[in-house]
Amino acid sequence: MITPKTFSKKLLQWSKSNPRDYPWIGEKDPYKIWISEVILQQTRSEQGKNYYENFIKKFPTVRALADATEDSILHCWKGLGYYSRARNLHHAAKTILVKFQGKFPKSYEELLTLKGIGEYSAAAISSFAYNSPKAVVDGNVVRVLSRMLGMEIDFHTSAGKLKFIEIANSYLDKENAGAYNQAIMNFGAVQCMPRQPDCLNCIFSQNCFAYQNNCIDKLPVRNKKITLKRRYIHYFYLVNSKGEIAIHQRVKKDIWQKLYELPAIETSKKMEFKSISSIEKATDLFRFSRNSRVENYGKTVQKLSHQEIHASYYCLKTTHIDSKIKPEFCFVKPENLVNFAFPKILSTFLENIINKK
DNA sequence: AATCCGGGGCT
DNA sequence: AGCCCAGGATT
Repeated sequence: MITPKTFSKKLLQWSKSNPRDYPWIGEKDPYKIWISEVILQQTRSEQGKNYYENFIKKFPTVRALADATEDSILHCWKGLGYYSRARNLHHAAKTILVKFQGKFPKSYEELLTLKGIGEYSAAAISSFAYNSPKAVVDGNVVRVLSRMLGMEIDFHTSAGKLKFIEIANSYLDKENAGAYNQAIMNFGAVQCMPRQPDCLNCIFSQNCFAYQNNCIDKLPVRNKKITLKRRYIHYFYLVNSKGEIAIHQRVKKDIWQKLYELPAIETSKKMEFKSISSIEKATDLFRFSRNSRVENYGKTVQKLSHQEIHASYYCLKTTHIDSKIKPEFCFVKPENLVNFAFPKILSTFLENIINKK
């Protein structure tokens, strides 16, 4: 594991040879640093650049900002998103005038009391402006440390946040807090990017846990709950007068692409088809004679990474469907079904059906 | 601890 | 279509 001292030395060295050109680089006015930090919250530098320059031009000081109307501040923020940031800036500017007598707060703790300034921004402003030994922890830092040290901790939890702040501070170069904080974030943005980081040209590749263990794309870990999509697929076991089964190849860009399936109707909500007419209402793929009957053959659920497939099986007893089913379907003899690739959700069902016969 | 806030860039 | 971004406030 790389020592904090070595890490900082190499990082600051890297920073010198990889300068970034943005209007807030090297800025020492805490007011301007503050504005830049808030603009850059969840916002890419390239996107925030012009907003920063316009904002500083229009509101060059804390007093100018405090005296402005909320409308004029929001107008300056138009199109940037997260508009509470603009309203909080206004609120905090007035706080600075009243509670801090117009003097910009210097300490991490004082900065935290301002609306719109959280742990990250307080650390950033106090270290950039005053070289206070507080480590910033943003998405870049989480990513760099996760990969370098192999930290399998989810930052988006209370405990994970504490752990990352602790580790980040243990690696912080306290003599050069501002430069170090700048450097590690730049490094994350330019070299150790979320996707396809430039490991081949990375000065830390020999020290990097993720690179050495080939798990760059696994770190940082995020246990973010994926929004589960529920799908309801109704499969119809259709037999024609020759005793053949209707099947169909899935061609859409979707799960089970190029696999075969029974004639199906997908619904987004849970339901059950109880009559021929309800089926014909839901699809134009097949039509049935009036004496047909539908019979429920049970159901099953399959969980995929992002989806939950609820399958219902129906058997259609009918006499004349041959000419009333669309040509993308074909009919195969039951004994030939094994020659086609069905998803598991269907192959299990088909095996049961055939074995019962 | 989970949810919301927003627009843009990327694969 | 999802994931991510120099996060923080609210519930």
